[in-house]
Amino acid sequence: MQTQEYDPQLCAVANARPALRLSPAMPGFAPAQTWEPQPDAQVACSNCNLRELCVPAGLSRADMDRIDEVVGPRRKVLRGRELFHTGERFTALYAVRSGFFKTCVTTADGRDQVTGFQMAGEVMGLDGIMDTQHSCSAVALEDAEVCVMQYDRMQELAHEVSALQTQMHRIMSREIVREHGVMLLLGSMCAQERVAAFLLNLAQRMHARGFSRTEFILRMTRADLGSYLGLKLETVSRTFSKLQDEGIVDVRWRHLRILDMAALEGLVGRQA
Amino acid sequence: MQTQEYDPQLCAVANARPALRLSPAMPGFAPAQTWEPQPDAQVACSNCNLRELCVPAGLSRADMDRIDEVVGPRRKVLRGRELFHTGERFTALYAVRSGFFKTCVTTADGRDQVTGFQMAGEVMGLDGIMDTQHSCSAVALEDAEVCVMQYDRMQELAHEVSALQTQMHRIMSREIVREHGVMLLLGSMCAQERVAAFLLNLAQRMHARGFSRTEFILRMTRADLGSYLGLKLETVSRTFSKLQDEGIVDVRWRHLRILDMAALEGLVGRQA
DNA sequence: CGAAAAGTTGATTGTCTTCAAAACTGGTGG
DNA sequence: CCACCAGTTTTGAAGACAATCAACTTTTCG
Repeated sequence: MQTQEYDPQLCAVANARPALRLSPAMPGFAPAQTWEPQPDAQVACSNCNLRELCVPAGLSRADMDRIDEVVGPRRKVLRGRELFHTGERFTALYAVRSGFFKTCVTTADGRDQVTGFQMAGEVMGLDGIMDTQHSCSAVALEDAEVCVMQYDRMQELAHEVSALQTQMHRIMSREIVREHGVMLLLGSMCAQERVAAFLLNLAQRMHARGFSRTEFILRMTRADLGSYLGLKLETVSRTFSKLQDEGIVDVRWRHLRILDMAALEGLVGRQA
Repeated sequence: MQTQEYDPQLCAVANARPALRLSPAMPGFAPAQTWEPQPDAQVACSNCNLRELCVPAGLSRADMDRIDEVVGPRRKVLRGRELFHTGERFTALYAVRSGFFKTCVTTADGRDQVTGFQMAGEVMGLDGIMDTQHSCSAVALEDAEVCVMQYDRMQELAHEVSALQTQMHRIMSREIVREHGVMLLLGSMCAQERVAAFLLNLAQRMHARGFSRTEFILRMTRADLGSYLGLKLETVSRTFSKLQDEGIVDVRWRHLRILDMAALEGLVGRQA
């Protein structure tokens, strides 16, 4: 897959057609609420506009209906609040319904590392399966809503619906592959390549959700981004400024526009 | 869990009792052959001395017997040869029976990143589940033998034996958590901390297999280790020399002895 | 409106990389 | 069995890139 070569956060929606459009079509900077025309209505997986990107992807209509059994009530998470935190007992996986999250691991000595950013359709909490305890925390970077999937019920259902079992394996494998990409980024790329790879990945994921591929809002601070990319926030800021001087992007605060996609791709493809 | 704080390669054998001893007890530098008194005999999971570290961990005796159904004939891999490579069709997972492997991702432009080192009892190939194609390659760093587990048969069996389903989820989750640890290492530690964290992790894993915790052989080159740790081989070498000057370790070629475990732990626990 | 948070930019420092050469190890074939 | 050679490791010196420290600007939010 071509995209894997430069993707730091390897596409979390491997089999999403690029042409997928959510309805209604998003102008590009729609706030989270726009995702959900009917604010509090519970939407079944089979009716969810994220079904092609999320857990039910690839399941038959009948299987999808059964999945609704494990999806509990939605949970809202305000900006800055935690969905779960390190050490908390693991009981459920969470699919992002709207909004934007970061996950981070924290060490006893106060070191902190952002391990990923999650957007609509992506699953959080997989780290907790190992020993029924979350080993990272998830923080909403904007007001968000998640679908809560009780893990024990998922296991039961996966036992009956083998397509769900397959899909769970694929989701976990995808996360492993994504993290390989991040390791590649952290282990062998310079600052500019890291930022470029991140932007390309984010652009692709936005596009897969029907947003503009070239123009979007960065939901995280420079410090969060720096942590994820293994850089200090000043370096991230300087790198953005440099890319702007070179006419490759236009960055204004958190508003980002890619002006020269080819140049951005070129930055990641060639040796440092 | 205390160990998670400094483990780059988070313990791949989470529920192994530290006191686990393989029989016969290993003197510390036993070659791979020692693991297998009967060279070519097929050992069932239920009789395998690695069962507490590997896929059957935590399964009942009856379930373990059923697992033998999916474990095909062993496969030998000579030093330097690939078990599987990027792009190859994924059909099976592999459990290391003896020997030592590295896994690495490679990009079109020739960049290379070692994503992990695997030893007895650890599972390789999880990255291939996502799209039935391996996204990394596995190379034996010494003559090795693996148990081949056909994935489609594993899925069938997991459908019947729910304990196997649970265990597969745990193994994948463990890999995700391990990679979080590597991201923390690559994203926020200096060279000395990275090397120290790696040594502590390796020591722990050796110990879990009945080897000495303080004295072992490094099976990988400095270049491999550098790739894994996001450093150049010269930096790895210099860091070893520095740790040696400080009286913390004794390194001679690939033979390594930890002289001051507490000091090594201190290097990782405190802020850079 | 004012304070706090987030972001930018500059100067300097430090760590790691790069380039280079020498020393060591281990396997192979004479 | 020993010598040799390729691959690996060590060490040094110089240079590059990102981190650090610091000042200032802009935005956000109570």
